[in-house]
Amino acid sequence: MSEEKRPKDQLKAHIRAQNQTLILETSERVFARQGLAKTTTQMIADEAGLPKANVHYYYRSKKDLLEAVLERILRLWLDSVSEFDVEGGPKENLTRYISEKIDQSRANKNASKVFAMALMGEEHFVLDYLRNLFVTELEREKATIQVWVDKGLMAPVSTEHLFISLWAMTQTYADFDAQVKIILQKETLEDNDYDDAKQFITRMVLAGCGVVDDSL
Amino acid sequence: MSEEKRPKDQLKAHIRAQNQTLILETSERVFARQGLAKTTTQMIADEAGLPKANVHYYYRSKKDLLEAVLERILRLWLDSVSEFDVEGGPKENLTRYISEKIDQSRANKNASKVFAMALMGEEHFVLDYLRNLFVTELEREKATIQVWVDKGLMAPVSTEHLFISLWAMTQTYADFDAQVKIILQKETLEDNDYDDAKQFITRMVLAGCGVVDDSL
DNA sequence: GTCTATATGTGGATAGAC
DNA sequence: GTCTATCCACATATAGAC
Repeated sequence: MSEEKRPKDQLKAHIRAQNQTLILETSERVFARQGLAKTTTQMIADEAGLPKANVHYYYRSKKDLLEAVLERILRLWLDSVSEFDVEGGPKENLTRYISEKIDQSRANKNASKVFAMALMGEEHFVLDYLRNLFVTELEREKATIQVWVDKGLMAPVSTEHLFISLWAMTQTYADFDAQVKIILQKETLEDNDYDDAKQFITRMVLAGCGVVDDSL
Repeated sequence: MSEEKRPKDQLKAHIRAQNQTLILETSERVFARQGLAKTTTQMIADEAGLPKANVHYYYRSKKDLLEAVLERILRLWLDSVSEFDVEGGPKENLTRYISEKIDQSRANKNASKVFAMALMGEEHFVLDYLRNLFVTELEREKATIQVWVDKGLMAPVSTEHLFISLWAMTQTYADFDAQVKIILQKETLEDNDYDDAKQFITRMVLAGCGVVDDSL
C-alpha cells in the first residue's frame, strides 16, 4: 500500500508547490498595486483564479501570506546580489553594483515596492531581516572599502551614508516610479531612461568618493 | 439680532478652525504611524480626544480627510522651499538646497512619510499635484542650471535625474528612518547624523556635477 | 485538496437626541 | 456643534460537504 501511495504523494506535493507559487506571485503583484492593507485575500484569490478558502488553506492568515511573500522576495534578492571583490577596485565594483541594483529593481519592480511598503510600515519581519543579514553584510563592505581607502584608491567616506544614498537612488526608480514618470514626462520607462540613471548615479558616486575615473 | 449673532458666529468659526487643525494634525501623525489604509477614523478620533462622529462631521469621508491632510502638507512645503537663485551660483544653491531638504524632512517627518505613502499608493491627489506644480517648478530649475552650465560653472548633467536623486537621498532619512537607524545602529537620529548626511550628499552632488568645490 | 456557505468581527458613515 | 446608538458593507477566517 505504501508503494501505491508514493506517486499520489508526489502529485499532491506537486500541486501544493504549484499553487503556493501561484499564490505568492499573485500576492506580490496585488500587494504592490493595492498596498499591503488595502489588499484583500479575495482580490488575490480572484486574480489567481482560486476560491478564497483555497488561499487560506495554504496560508492560514493574511499576515502569514505577507511574510511568505517577503521571505521569497528576500531570498531571491540575496541570490542575485554579487558581493564586492577587493581585487577589482572601487571603480569597477561601484559601477557594477549600481548597474545591478538598478537592473534588479527594474526586473522586480513589484518585489521592490512590497519591500519598501513593508519597510515604511515597519513590519517586524523586514526590520529583523535588516538587523540580521544586512548589517553583517555591510560590515564586510565596510572592510573592503577601508582597504581601498588605505591603498589610496578612494577618499575616506562614510560607508553607512554611502550605502544609504546608493539604496535610495537606485530604489527610487522602482518604488516611486509614478513620480519618476511624471518628472521624465513618460508613460513608461525605457532602456535609455535606466541607462541615463545608471550613468548619472555612477558618475556622482565615483566623483563623490574621489575615485579616479579615467574614462571621463 | 444680526448684531448679536456675529460674536456667536465668530465663536463657532473659532471652534471649527481649532477642531479642524486638531483633527488634521492628529491624522497626519496616525496616518504616518499606521499607514494610510490601516488607519481608522476611530483611531484618529481617540487620539484627538473626540468622538468618531465629530471627525466625520468635519470631514465627511476618510478620503476627504486624507486629501485635506495632504493639501495641508503640500501647502506648508511650498512655503518653506526656497527657489534657486541664479546669481548665487551652483555651489551655494545646491548646498543650501540639500541642507534645507534634509532639515525639512527631519522637522516634518510625519508629513514626509504620509506624502511618500500616498505617492507609492499612487493617490490621484498627489499625482495631480506633482503634474501641475512640480513640473513647472522643475522647468525653472532646469533653466537656471542651463545658465550655470553655459557659464562653465558646472558640467552638463540631466536636471531630471539630478532632482530624482536629490529627492531620493534627502527623503530617505525621513521616509525609511527605520532602515537608516538600523544601518547607523542608533535608537534615534541626532544632529550629527543629519550633518554627516548633508556633508556626504553635498560632496557627492557637487563633485558629480563638476562644481569646483574650493573648500575641499 | 477543493470549494460553498457562513460565522464573526470591524470599519465607514449617519440618524437623531441633546 | 456634540455625541450615542446603529446601519450596512465588507474582510478575515473557518466549518463542513464533496
